[in-house]
Amino acid sequence: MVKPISRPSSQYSLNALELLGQLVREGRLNKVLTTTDLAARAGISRALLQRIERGDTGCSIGAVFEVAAICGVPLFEQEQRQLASRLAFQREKMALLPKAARSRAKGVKDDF
Amino acid sequence: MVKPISRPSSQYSLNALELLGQLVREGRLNKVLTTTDLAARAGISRALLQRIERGDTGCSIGAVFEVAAICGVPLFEQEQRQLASRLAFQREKMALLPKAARSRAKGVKDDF
DNA sequence: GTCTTGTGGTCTATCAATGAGTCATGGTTA
DNA sequence: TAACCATGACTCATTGATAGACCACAAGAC
Repeated sequence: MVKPISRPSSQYSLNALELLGQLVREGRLNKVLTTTDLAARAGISRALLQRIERGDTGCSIGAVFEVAAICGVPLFEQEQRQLASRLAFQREKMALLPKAARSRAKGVKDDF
Repeated sequence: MVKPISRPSSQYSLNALELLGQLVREGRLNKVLTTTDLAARAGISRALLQRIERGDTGCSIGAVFEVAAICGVPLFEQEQRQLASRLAFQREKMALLPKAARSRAKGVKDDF
């Protein structure tokens, strides 16, 4: 009776989500942390941590990333320093892009 | 009466979140998609897409990953094929880990 | 220049996610 | 082996996120 999710997700994002959950779990076990301990450290409930490790699509990304960070799962860059500089670089890069996508696009297929 | 957020987040996860949002935006502009179009394609509202691009911590990770996938932002592996096989490998790896973390850990600092 | 339109911002009602609690199972240690 | 405890799964109340509208502004087209 648990109304499923009702939000369509591609297989790609589902796989990525499950992988992230597994990596979190792996990191947690490597640090020999119980779900209770890790949840407390991340400031979330144990139930939420379980959903994260299961790859639930409904968890808030803030909670997931926080847990991942604590477990040592590399989000983009392993080090905070590198991540910060990459973010700064990306910010500058964004400034060079057009601010808006003009509507000439309908069935755009420039994916590749 | 907007009770702020009240969920602490590390700088690392905040940066990762903002970077992800920027990458989504970059991918969207590269594909010349409007926020309205992308939101519709991802099955979310435009307001949510805006929060995602802004790096809001409260968005559901399912929505964020879905949008990222559509925009071509590599989550772990660029290709779905590679991601799936990595997930399969990770699953096997998990089977070899201890199922539970015994509580001998209190102030575990094996981070390093 | 004007006009069109994509975007950011805000607000509110609705509904799903979260936290807290419980129970059953099974892994882990003594 | 037995006892303990970490885990998974579930329910329920409450909080928070989401959708959908609005407006104002700015960017690009003409």
